[in-house]
Amino acid sequence: MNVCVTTLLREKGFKVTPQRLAIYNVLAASKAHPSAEMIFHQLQPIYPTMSLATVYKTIEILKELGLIQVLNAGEDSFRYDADTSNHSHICCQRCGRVDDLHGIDSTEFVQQVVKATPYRITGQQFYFYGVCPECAAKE
Amino acid sequence: MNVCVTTLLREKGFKVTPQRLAIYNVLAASKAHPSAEMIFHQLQPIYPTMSLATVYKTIEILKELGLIQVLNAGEDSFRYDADTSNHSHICCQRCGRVDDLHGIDSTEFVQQVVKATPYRITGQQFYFYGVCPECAAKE
DNA sequence: GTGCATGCAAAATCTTTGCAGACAA
DNA sequence: TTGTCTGCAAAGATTTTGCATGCAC
Repeated sequence: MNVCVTTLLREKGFKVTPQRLAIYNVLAASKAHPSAEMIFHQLQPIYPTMSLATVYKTIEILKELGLIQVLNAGEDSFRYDADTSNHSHICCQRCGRVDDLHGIDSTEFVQQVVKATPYRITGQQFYFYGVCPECAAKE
Repeated sequence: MNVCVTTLLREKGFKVTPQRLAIYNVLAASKAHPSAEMIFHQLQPIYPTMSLATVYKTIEILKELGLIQVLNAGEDSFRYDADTSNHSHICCQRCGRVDDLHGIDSTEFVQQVVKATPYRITGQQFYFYGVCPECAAKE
């Protein structure tokens, strides 16, 4: 996995730095769709000199390389996902967590849109909102 | 339409002011899903003393009253839509416009998710991305 | 007249940019 | 060695808050 990132970075003329690998690794290892701030805090103990600016700059590069996708679930900040496969997300309106929704077939739905719109479609994002089981149990 | 807003505001203990009506009217009359800044600029000629803070405060109230929905299509700012019916949106990646997608049936898609997730689902937002006909023609 | 609303300015957030020293190749 | 990268600080952009004056009721 890191081999892939390393190769891709070099191919596109970017240097391979410990910070860049660390940031990608956090994203690849997490299912929580962390924001820049969350990545920064998670790396703080290991890279005490790490700066938020570096996180943002690296995210920009990872986006450009197609290694991550950007989520915008209605919060004030963006979240990032190293799983670039086509999948929906569901957000808990109580605790704010964002989970993946795998195994959903959206082809029929997307096909309807392709037929109905004059746009040339290049991508899509589906967000569901609700209450996660943990928060529901508390209520 | 304004009757409705007026009544709703009063019912919930909010005062009916020209600014609030004007802001709602901009949203109700527009299909462009304007941001706070866009609403502000559109009202500038008519209400030269209008402040951005008032736009934001009013949006907060309209949201609370269920008169508008908030869009988050991946830009730095939020957009607002006075059409609160269940519909998807499509965003042009060239010019940034956001259009409605009506007449799409998402029930089957949503049902799949309801069955697959342990969340109690309360809502959803579907964003499509692509190139609008105008921008496609220019390319 | 009372109390909420407006509008200004300042603050709070999130993100980007500029630049000097540091590091990958 | 060379050119890019890091990390700090400052700047930008969007949104929120505090407060004095003004307006709806």
